[in-house]
Amino acid sequence: MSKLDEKKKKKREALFAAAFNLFNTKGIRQTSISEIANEADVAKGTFYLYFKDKFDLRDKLIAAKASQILMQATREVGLDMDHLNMYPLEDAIVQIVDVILDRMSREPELLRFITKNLSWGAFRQISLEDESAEDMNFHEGYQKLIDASGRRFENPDLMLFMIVELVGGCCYQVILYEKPVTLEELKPRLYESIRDIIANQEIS
Amino acid sequence: MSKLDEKKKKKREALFAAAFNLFNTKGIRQTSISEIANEADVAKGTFYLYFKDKFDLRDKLIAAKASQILMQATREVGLDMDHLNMYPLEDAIVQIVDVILDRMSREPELLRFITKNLSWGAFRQISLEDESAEDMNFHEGYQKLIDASGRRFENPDLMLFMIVELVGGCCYQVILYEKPVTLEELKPRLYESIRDIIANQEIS
Amino acid sequence: MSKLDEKKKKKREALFAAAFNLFNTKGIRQTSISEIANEADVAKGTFYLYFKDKFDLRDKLIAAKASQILMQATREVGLDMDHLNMYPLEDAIVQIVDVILDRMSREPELLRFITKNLSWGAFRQISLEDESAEDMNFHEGYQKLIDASGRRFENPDLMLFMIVELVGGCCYQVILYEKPVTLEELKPRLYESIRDIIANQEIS
Amino acid sequence: MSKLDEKKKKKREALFAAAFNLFNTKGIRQTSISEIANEADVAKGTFYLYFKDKFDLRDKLIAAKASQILMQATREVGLDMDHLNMYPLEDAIVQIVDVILDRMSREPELLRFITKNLSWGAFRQISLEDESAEDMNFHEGYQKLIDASGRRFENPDLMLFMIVELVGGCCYQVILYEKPVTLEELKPRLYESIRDIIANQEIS
DNA sequence: AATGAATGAGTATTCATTCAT
DNA sequence: GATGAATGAATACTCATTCAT
Repeated sequence: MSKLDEKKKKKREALFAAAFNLFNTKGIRQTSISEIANEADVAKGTFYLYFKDKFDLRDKLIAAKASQILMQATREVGLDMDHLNMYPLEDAIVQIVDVILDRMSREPELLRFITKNLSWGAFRQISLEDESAEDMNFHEGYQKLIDASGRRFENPDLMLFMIVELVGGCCYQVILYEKPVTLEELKPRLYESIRDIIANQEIS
Repeated sequence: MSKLDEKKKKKREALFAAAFNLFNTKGIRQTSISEIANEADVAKGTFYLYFKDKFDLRDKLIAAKASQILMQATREVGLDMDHLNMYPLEDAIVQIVDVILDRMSREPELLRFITKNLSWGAFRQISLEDESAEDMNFHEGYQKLIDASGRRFENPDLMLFMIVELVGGCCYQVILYEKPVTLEELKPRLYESIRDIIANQEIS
Repeated sequence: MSKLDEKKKKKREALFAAAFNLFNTKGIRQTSISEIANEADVAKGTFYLYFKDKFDLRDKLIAAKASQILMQATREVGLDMDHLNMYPLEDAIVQIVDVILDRMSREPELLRFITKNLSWGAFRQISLEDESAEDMNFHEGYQKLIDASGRRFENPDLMLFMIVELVGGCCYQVILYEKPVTLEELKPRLYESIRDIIANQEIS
Repeated sequence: MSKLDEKKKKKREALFAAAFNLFNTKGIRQTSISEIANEADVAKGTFYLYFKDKFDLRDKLIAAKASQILMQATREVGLDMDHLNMYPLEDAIVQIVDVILDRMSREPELLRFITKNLSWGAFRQISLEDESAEDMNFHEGYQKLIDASGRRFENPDLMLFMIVELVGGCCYQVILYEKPVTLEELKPRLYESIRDIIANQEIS
């Protein structure tokens, strides 16, 4: 990478970091582009060299954060993309969820930021880096996982969707407010429900 | 009610109606207070006699709409608050959910408006009018329903919470975008999962 | 006085008191008629039954306060309007000033309120209640004092004017900020200068 | 100075000039920021690049005007900062006052604008440009003058303060309304009193 | 590529005043 | 006389975006 490209990347990341802090501290609406540029130590005009507007930045920031979380989770679980069938499907999913929930509970700003902004459509497009091949989006990774399990399901997309919505919905409230239960109390019930959702859709 | 109070109520409702339309058409952020007042045929200053600002109005509007939906659903299901044990608990809940989902699918703006804005805390406080007694909030109604079933659950709050988050999360995507499945495809799986959540928490 | 008149007077005084507090606390410009009415426990519309607007109230309030201060000062000094020549002129004036300065230093809000708002024209018109005769304005009282002294001055008006401006200008800074000296340090110099001003203008 | 800086200075001065005119014509309260910007031929937003609000502009404008007046007065009197002892102290002060009063009587808007707004604290800080050295504030210049006179005074600060308040208070009324006397009638009495104040405080 | 001065449309909010009750 | 709901003109201030340097 040339020196110039490095400098550009640095600016881009400075803008990301500044925006993330400000969005968490003051909310997106209350954060102005001036402030972001200021906090990132670049001129206001420079912002427009990297992003179309505040919402463009937000979308790219969410994608980057979500991708990073999922990648870290799969890595931490030791999910080997080349030997996916080593785990029962349920265990793989529950473990990934578990790692993510723990991370979220350590970084609630991350949770707050992502949850309110991540749509199902965007979620499917999140990219994962694959060692063997090109980058791969999350949805492709999920399909690989299903295929490797050798089992058949009525509608794997619906299955994933329900799991994501259940987890997403519950963890927001529970981690941020510990209402109506703590995360540790939620977990066993949540994982049971995930297993139920999977079981319900399997075609024996 | 005095004539003056009636006039005040009318203005308040005109503001509610105008705001609801505009919020759905243009989004909350793009809607100015001037527009709301205009559409409601009151002076701009009058807005401030009834609401602190746009967001105050929004919060009060959500509460009103949500309350109205729940009331209508329980009434339509024929849930008799004085003979609650006539139905098995699961059936009562699933039927209420079913009525609500159908209504939402007929009025997607209502769904769009409410879903993104209703927090668990606010949800619990939604008030229901009870014929026999005073007004009652939704949470009290739910507890009555549990009690009347004669069954015992580990944590009824958690149970309701998980159901609400699952239903809320899923129906938003499904009704508005029919992704990843249509509402009719979702329903059987969703209701099964609701029954699973209830079964999982019952103390036999 | 009829009961009705008493009630009216009470309202007027409540408005005065409320306004005085608010003007001192928040400044005249930042104080709205709503607030004054609120603080005085009368309806907004009622304000307009007593005063034309905020500045009408202010003017009447200043006149009332200034009159009260001068009256109290002359009374305290024991200046007998019917035997004015008992004191040398200089002593009478210096003593009145002294009493006023002490009062102002005890009630700096009063000082703050009056100083910035009292013009020379208004000052001359301030009314004093005279036991023997009708009410008398301050300026007439001053002329009586000069006459009673039996002495002659080039321009008694200019003399009073210079004294008032010197005292008014100095005491504001000194009492409120103790800059550049304390009130006690200022007094001897100030009184000397007053005596000089009088001496300078006497026609021997 | 770069071209950009020049342009900025021009805008700042255009805003000053526009504001001074409008403040004098309509009063500060009646002057809106829109009007100032309009009159200065800049966009409304530009105003906020130079001043926090209307009152920030006013303060900076007063300081600039006051400084300019004092500078011109000392220059006109021919007060040579390097040979200050050429004049008796009293004469120097009286002459400066005289020049200022004449200027004020030619530009009553200037007087009107400054008098009501200049505090003792601000007055002391007014800066004077000194040919020989760095800029110097007025207070330092005054101290130099006292030192050069070779005479000793109890409290030179108090002395200056009393003179300023006496002059300031009297000239406002007299110049603007010719009440209670004309400026020419006031002058001899005023200068006598200034000399008295100085004499009173000298330590022989 | 980077800067930051300039722009001006857009919006929230206040508040004196009126008038029907 | 007293009330306070309604009015809408008036204004301050923000901020995304542009563009000359």
